[in-house]
Amino acid sequence: MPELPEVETTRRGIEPHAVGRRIVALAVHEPRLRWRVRDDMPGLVAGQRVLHTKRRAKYLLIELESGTLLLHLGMSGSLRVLPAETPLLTHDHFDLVLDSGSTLRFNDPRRFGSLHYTTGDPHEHPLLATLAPEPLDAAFNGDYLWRTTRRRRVTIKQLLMNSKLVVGVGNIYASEALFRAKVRPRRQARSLSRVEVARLARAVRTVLAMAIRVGGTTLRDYVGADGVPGYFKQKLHVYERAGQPCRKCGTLVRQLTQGQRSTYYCPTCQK
DNA sequence: ACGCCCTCCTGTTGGC
DNA sequence: TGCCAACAGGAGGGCG
Repeated sequence: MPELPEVETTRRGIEPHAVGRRIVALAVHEPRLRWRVRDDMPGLVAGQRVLHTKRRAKYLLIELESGTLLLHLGMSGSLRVLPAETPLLTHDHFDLVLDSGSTLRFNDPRRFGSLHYTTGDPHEHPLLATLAPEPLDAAFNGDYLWRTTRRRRVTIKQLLMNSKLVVGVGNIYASEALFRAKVRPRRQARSLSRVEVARLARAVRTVLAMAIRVGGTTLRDYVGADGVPGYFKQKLHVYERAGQPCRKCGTLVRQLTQGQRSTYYCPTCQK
């Protein structure tokens, strides 16, 4: 499931193949993604050179000479570097064909992904403008999380997954960060102490950084741009480990549902 | 402003 | 063994 580390891994994977290359064509095979891919997009991006690749939250930004492509991988999307002549498979929705003979091919079985093109400052695009600070930037720290959690009655797990407050943390890393911070997922956000929010801010950063280092988490079918899975699954402490012994204390990991999503935690390690 | 819930989609899993 | 319901999940959007 692409969360921030998987998107960053994808970005690093495509960057050496894409930057400096010219886009020969954008071939859209299935425009019905989360939002319909605009019919005029191929004409707008064809012929442009790729200047940079960036990431904002879980959005992958491909900066061109006259604008920026905003790609979201949704829950099941992947963007791979392939030879342009590679036959299409089911759920291959578009190709960004480069003048190198390679293509950036987007595959997404569930079609929760999206592709936008914007001219001007991409950070002012409606999808990006209201996002919270990057968790790996200095602005995301204990002070920020302290201000953010005050007076909030929502549970801390659900707060971590609200992209207006914290970005990049999805279901996997929310459970893992809370384990690392020794905080139970059902606690009200406002109930956390100064020490706990500081620990949690640090845990979010550490978990994301560790996952990036090993290419993200592959639970089922996520692969990076080179088709290689991520290895963070082997380092998960609680996620999808219900009924198995906690790696720290041996207590059986518990599972519960919050906002129609599974949460995992250790009742001994987390208070 | 906040919090809750629904929605999009399809492959996989579990229960009968 | 086969069928079908439930589940998984990112995050925008609507509603109270």
